[in-house]
Amino acid sequence: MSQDGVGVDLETSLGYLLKEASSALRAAMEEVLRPLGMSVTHYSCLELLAQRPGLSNSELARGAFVTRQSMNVLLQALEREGFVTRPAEAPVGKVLPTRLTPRGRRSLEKASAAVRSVEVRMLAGMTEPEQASAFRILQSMIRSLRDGDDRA
Amino acid sequence: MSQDGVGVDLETSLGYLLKEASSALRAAMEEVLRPLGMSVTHYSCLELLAQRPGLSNSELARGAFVTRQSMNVLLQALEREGFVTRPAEAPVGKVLPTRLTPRGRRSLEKASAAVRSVEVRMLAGMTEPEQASAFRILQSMIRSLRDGDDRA
DNA sequence: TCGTTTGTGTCAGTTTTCTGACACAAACGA
DNA sequence: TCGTTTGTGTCAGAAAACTGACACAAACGA
Repeated sequence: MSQDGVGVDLETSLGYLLKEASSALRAAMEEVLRPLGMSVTHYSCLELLAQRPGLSNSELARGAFVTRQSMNVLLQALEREGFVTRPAEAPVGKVLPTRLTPRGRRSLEKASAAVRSVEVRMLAGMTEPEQASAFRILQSMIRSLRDGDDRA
Repeated sequence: MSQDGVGVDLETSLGYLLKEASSALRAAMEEVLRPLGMSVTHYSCLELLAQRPGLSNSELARGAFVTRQSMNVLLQALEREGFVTRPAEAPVGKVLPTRLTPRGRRSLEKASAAVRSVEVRMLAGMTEPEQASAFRILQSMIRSLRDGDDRA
């Protein structure tokens, strides 16, 4: 059934391979983050805030690929533990811009280095042109998947 | 902090892009599977069984990137609903080989076609050599990530 | 051969994440 | 200008997935 063009051959499916790669990456990240007492979503949140200070809960959620409800749970914990701060009142509208505290920044430093080492390992054995090619290809996939999302 | 080589620049990170692509793929799959009343894990399980009949619970779990505990919950539901069968007693050892029922096979057919269409859409705009390149690159990433897993 | 390691199915409890819903604010277009 | 659409924070409950643990079977090596 799945050999004759209609189905999806797992052995040759780029979609399956993509999931496999993503899963391997996540596992590798979890492994290096666990000793630091940090989950992948936890790290993602801090990294996003370091690079784009003042992001709102909803924006962080999109950036970390979770729902805003989930991100809110995480943010409350991070706030309680003193890694991030949010104003008590929204400066404008309902949006609460979040920022890293010095403690959050310190905590992120080690994690960021650890994750960076994972990414370096992932890229080991790939030439510069191959990496550039990978970049273009993945972007193409994302664009194609999103384009067909609404229309069609 | 993350600009000077130690950190991870989200804009240029292949890891982030990989997660983004995987997330987009999952969302697209969920969208086409929802009308069929099927989740991605649900579908993955059936597809695995179609291509490799007799897979055990643990093997299915690995193939669908979840724990065997999670897969077991799913299998019980699928068995209850008549999509798969497992022998009451293990033919050898403790392993219970699972198989699709005709009903499971029928159910998979539509889902498989739907997922195939998503994959086709994802690959739209990519040339044949680019797809081959993507395949090699993703495999390289997986290998590199797994190699450093145990040693190092 | 036999001890160790690895793999498997399963029970129980917990955590994480999600869906649904609501009120409200900003952005946009007629 | 004002109605509609879109985005946001949040509450509550449900679903999905995970961790930890146990007994047992298979595979492997000394």
